[in-house]
Amino acid sequence: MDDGRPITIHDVAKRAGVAVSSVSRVLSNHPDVSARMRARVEAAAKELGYSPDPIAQSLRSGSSRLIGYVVRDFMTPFFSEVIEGLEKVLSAAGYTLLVMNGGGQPAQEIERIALLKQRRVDGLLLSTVVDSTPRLRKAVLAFDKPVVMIDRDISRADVGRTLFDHVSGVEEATSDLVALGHVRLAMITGAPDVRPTRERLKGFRKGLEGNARAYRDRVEIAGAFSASFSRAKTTELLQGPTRRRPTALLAGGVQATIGVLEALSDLGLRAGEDISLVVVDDLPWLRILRPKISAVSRDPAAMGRVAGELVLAQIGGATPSTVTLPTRYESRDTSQPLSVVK
Amino acid sequence: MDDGRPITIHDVAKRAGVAVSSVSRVLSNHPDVSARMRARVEAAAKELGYSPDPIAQSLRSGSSRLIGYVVRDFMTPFFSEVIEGLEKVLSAAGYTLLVMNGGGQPAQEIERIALLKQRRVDGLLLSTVVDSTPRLRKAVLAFDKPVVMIDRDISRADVGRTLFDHVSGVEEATSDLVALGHVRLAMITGAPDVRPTRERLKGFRKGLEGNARAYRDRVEIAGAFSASFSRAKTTELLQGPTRRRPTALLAGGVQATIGVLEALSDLGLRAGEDISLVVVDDLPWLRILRPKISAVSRDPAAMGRVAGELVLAQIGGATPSTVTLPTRYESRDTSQPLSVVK
DNA sequence: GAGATCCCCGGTAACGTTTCCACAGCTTTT
DNA sequence: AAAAGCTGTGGAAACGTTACCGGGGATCTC
Repeated sequence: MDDGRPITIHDVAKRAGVAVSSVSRVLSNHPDVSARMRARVEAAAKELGYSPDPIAQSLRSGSSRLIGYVVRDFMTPFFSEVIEGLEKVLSAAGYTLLVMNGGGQPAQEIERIALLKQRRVDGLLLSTVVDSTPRLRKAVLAFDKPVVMIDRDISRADVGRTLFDHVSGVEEATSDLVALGHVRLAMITGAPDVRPTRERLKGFRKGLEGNARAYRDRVEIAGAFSASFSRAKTTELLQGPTRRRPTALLAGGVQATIGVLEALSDLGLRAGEDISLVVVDDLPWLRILRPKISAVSRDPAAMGRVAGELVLAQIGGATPSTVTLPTRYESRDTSQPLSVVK
Repeated sequence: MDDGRPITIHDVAKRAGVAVSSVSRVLSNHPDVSARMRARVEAAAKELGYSPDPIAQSLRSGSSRLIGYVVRDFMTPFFSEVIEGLEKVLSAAGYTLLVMNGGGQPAQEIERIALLKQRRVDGLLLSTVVDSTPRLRKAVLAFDKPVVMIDRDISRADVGRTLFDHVSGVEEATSDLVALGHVRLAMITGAPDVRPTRERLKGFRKGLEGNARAYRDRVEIAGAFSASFSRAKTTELLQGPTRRRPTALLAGGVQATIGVLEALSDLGLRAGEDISLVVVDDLPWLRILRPKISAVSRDPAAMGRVAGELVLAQIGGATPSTVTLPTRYESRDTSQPLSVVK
């Protein structure tokens, strides 16, 4: 049907007996076109099975209908869900998502942003490993198309933002643990120079504020998005003298969660029996674990959809805005009173 | 540095005092160019910070340096790993990976393939939900650029293939279970019309062949890639009369694994104590479960890399080939003798 | 009913590259 | 010394589309 040479707008024009410019007008919904013309061209296009060449359109119009997304890591389920949501919204609007792997390295991220710029993407989405480097700021400011940060922030830049309200979820979880009697709490989370980590720590502190002793004795561990990091740190933390070691743990992010669970298993400790545990990020496979682990959950797919809508709006001329999505604490079997975990 | 109007090949030509065609020749490493010319042009290009416009290059040359990948599902970790490996190889070769979500629906997959064709991708990679529909065959045959199937097969088509040797891993696991005394075994796996499922079932049968009774009493459940499906089926299966219910389970794929584990938990059964279990696909978070679950593992990232190399080779003119990667059975705590699981 | 206004339409020049072709200058052959 | 070959270069035509511009015909105004 469309084999041999791909059919162009010229073929359609010839078939319909009109000029190429008229065909273009019809197909791009230009107002200056009569009903008769529209009908003829559309018929011809349909008969020939014409579909426009996006490359040529891009060259001429300067817009590629491509949206780039530089993501910290392909393997983290959170990002997979975001991508899922994004792709749905963007493809429905006729855009194509171009996902690039930052590889967890700021330098590579900058390079990928440059690549996307070169590809003439119409918009840029960012979930970088660190959101506060001058180089990133510079790259974002130099990007002359709409930019939307996903679960990331960047100061003094005219960009859209989709953020999670990490603070309230973590605060709620923390104060629940305090209410259960815990005074030695620790939070283990990922890389420090990125909004989710900063906000989770903020929520952690807010949740402890009511109890001076708990606030003073709190332990905060933020280092890297890796299971081995959090496993090592957790092991170290729990091997100290019993009377000083935390009775409640909060793990921020998937990697930290895996590391913490590994460490607990290494040490022969059971969450919900020997120690209280809340993980920040609900993961699909968490529900198979028994006891059921308390979690601060959020909806990454929704964030993807919102980010998609935001970038489309900005492409449409809207001024960049910030949308905040909630996080929710769900107490399950591992939020136990201090008396139980001893 | 490159702001205002982007600099084109014309600017470089003017700066170097040569013709645009000469600049093009230098930059695309055409042989017919003198050392003097090369030096001048390269100097001018560097001074101006020139970078070619991929859109214009695509339009003229017909090649986009884009590789498309239609994947069944964004959320499955297996595919995330494949994408990770792919992206590494392709981006190192100067190509950009365009991942599209098939959404688990053959119709959507076909549509996405059409989209990629329209985008003039230089190569197509496929991990569809079903690999044996006539429509897919037709779409693949009509695709006039290199095609590589990833863990999928399609008959009578001139495509590259990267396959896992599912049979031997599953066979090994199955015969181990038989050797441990099991005669009532069940395999729960995903959608039936796709190579991994077919091959896993084949391996299952081969592993049972030595034991006529085990072969006769085997249970095969293949339906859909969803946890809820396998959860329901597993529950149903295990609720039968004790003397007839399987004493060893094999779960094929992540979703099936999650479903099986949920079902076991629902029924209060513990893998490795009440029933033997082998999961086909080693998942990152499996290692936090105790007892440790036996698994048939494979290396998805390696498959991604191989697929990338294959498609690049085909773009380079090589004839399509098939590469098979091994799977490996790792007996852990849940491969227990029949006597133990009762 | 003549001039101004409006609506559509066709021709054509871009967008930035690659590639074909022609040709100038030089070397080799007879 | 003239013909033939080779090398490197410039000019120009594509690739498929959009957008500008000019104009022909119909409608409107007084």
